[in-house]
Amino acid sequence: MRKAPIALARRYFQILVAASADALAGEALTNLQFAALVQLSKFTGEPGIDQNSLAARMSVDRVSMGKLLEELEVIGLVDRQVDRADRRARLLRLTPRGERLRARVHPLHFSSQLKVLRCLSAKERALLIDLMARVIAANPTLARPGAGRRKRAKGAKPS
Amino acid sequence: MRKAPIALARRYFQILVAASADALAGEALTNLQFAALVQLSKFTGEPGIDQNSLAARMSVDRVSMGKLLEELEVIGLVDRQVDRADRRARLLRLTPRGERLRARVHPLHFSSQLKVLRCLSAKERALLIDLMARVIAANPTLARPGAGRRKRAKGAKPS
DNA sequence: TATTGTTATACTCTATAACTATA
DNA sequence: TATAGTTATAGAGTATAACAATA
Repeated sequence: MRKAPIALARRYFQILVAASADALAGEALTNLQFAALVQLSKFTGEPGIDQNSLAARMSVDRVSMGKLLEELEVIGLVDRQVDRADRRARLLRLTPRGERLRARVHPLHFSSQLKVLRCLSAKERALLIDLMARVIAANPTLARPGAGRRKRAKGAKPS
Repeated sequence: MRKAPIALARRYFQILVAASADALAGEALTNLQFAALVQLSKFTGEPGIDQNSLAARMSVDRVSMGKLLEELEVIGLVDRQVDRADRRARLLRLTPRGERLRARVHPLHFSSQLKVLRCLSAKERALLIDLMARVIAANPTLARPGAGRRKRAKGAKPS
């Protein structure tokens, strides 16, 4: 292996984040916030799910998801309603403004992603997507928040 | 596209970071620090390069690289010598301890990476690696530190 | 007891700006 | 002027622990 998979993965992700940031320039959204909008849209996602479910689906821990959503609520893109069936949970959906922003930005975001993969043929692009999806599906226990932290050093003690 | 490339890339990277962290458990190293050790090993890398060159090669900004290397120097794995030909620069190499640690951990790290890709055939693994490398090579301007930050919101002003 | 979401806290990675010492 | 590396500071992502409200 000339380059470690992790080194390639880091740069590949770095490139896509940069392309996403370009597409989101001027929207004051991080790429994860935009991904959350897509997940909550009634056209492209599943409105009405709760925070923990969304966090699991996006492989983000629930504290980060809570903060991410609070910011989206503050700027008026997401609505959080207490679930009447389980008053601990909050059901999520986009506001009309959030839906409009998602609809406006989504094509730009999509084409910025595609531009990164333009060096590949359509068949190769599909193959790359498929291979990555298979690796992800095969490693469910590693694809979770928290699995990538630096472990304690030898002899170090937990606080 | 069922899933956006960026979402797949994030999870794929997350999985490899988790696997890397498992392999590095007990070593008090982050995956980037271990990658730096590999780059500086006389067996697997190029000893004697300077910090900025290493930062560019690993696609890390030079401030982060400086801090990463300082920690490696403090724990006695990396040696920084002022370049006699250009006394601004510091030439990097592993200490004997650093070289021994790299030699000991590298096989574990390698096999932890391979385990993640075990669901693919050898041919598919090579293909995935090749496709990612091609995408990276085709997008040099995006694969740089700093390209992925959240841009200023509309109407927001620089401080 | 267990779960949803919060608050408090912290580590890692990343980055910009300003600085120093050299060139 | 320009570059190598540092210091100071900060944004973003990620995480753990402890908590309140609810189940």
